[in-house]
Amino acid sequence: MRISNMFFQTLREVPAEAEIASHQLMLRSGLMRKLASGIYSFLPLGYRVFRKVEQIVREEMDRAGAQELIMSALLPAEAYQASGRWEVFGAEMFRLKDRGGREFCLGPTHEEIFTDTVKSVTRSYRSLPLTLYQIQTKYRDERRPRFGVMRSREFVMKDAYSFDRDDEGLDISYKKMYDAYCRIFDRLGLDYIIVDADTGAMGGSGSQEFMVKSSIGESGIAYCEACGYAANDEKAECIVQKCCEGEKCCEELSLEKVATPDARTIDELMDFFGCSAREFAKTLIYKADDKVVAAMVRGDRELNETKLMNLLGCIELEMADSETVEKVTGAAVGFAGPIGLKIDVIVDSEVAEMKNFVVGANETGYHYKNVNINRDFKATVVKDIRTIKEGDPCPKCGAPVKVEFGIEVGHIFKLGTKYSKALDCVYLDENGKENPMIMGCYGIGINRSMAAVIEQNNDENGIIWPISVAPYHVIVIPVNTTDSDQMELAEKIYSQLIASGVEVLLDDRDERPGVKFKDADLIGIPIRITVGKKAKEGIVEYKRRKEKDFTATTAEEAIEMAQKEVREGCAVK
RNA sequence: CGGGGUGUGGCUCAGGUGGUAGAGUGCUUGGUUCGGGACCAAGAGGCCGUGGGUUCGAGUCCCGCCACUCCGACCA
Repeated sequence: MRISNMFFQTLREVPAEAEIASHQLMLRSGLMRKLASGIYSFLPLGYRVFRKVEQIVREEMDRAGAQELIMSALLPAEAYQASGRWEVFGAEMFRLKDRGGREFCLGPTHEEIFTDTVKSVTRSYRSLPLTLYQIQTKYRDERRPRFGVMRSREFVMKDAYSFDRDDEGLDISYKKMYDAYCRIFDRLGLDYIIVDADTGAMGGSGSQEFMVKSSIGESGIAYCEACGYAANDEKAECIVQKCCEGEKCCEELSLEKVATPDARTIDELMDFFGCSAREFAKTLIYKADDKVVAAMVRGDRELNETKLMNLLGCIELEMADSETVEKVTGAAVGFAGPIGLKIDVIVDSEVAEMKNFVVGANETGYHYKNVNINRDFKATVVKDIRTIKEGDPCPKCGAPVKVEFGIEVGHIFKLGTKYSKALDCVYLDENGKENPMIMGCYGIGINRSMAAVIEQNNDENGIIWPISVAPYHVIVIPVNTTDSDQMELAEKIYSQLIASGVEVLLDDRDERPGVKFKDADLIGIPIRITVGKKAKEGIVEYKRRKEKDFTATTAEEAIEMAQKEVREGCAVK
């Protein structure tokens, strides 16, 4: 491609709307343009990368034995009504009606439609196992689209669904997808970590997420360097450390009510009592569906709403409003405690080990001190409902865990029979008996993966594409387009590389060299061949985007080096 | 959904107390330049988000709406 003909534009300044590196760079380098909040158009340069990511995913899915098909994005409501998700998705689903008033949605994910389709085609155990996939546009009306294409309202997802006779079969299908995902993210040049994930209140026997470590990630990852344990922080199990081994602490002191007129937050209470947050227990009032419950965690802890939801088996969970809190506790917000509460009290397992701690007295302006569980109040349930923190013991080996943030680029999930039962997707076994198929589902965000590659591969000058997904492998820059020696040599290199299957840009614009270098760096082409003053002797400069220095070499050598590098960069191991 | 911010040329942004719309950058043309976003000159390009109000007169003041964005809540 000659740049003089290419539909693209680079921006010198960072568009005000972009906060993170990948978003800024995607806009500045002209890969894409925003159409509306969370909705983007890809321009030619960006679409080339997009298609390469897609293609890598496709190749690995095919290699794993999955079969590609494509379904509509515009979907009738019935299957979603049958699974119950027509309601569950709520406002996140884009809904519309046809001229006859029939309800449709723009598909947010396709479990129901795949299940329904398989059900109507496959009836025999002989046809199983089966894994189908598509690379298709999804729509979710996110409450808060963010970070460009990282969290957008329209995005392309590779979604795969496996159908097996039994759990052993599912394990095999799942493992194939797991391996395929590793190959995909390796080929994309991503530094990722695989973590155990929450399977939600609806069950399912296992789930893992592929996370790209990044400070802008929205999911917390807890991992252990000692034993390799890694889990989403919603999922990571917390184990109890005894509060202390000292005798004084373990002796139960007598309960005391203390006037704490202006102290209602943990910080204020710490000042008032002059002790650390570890000596308090927070009592949080929650609305779980239509039920009001209390949940207790230590003062320096965060309650893990996912764990609490799973424990309660509820669909919706939110902090109770102040009116409800006052009604249930009989006190203003900030003075809730477990003693005398009429509602269920879910106690974090760590709190159950505490002695002589401080809680609200359910009376405005008062707290209790020297509180002890069982003596002063009873827990409805004692369970791990807190979020793991850096330095907490690893649930596997006990070594201190680390906590970092990650971008979820892939998710694999053992669904079990949730959808096959709801939609009556069954097969006949050897005995002529009907059984529900055992399903798995597997997703990769194409746009998000692309953004994640940029997030991990950039510097102050722009993007640094890995060869495997670069929009072009090589950019040839004649320094002076009016110099016929330079132009002739550049054209020669350009056409020879193209002839050997290398994807090449020729910057034939009549621009100053600085402009061309800046653009080449910004759009991140991995290999740059500069044809300058020594063109007459056939000498050019060979420079890699990720390295600082170039080497002077003959044009022939440069061509060979580029061909070799591209071959290796695209090689599939 | 709650709270904050911003809407002026493709992009980044100026436009006290109301008086005919600006800069930089990008774009076009000509010239001088030519190895890391050159310089000079001449141009093109704006329902100042939108609807209403106040006023002789509104980019500017008042009210409504919309969009974008940040923080929070939420997130199969």
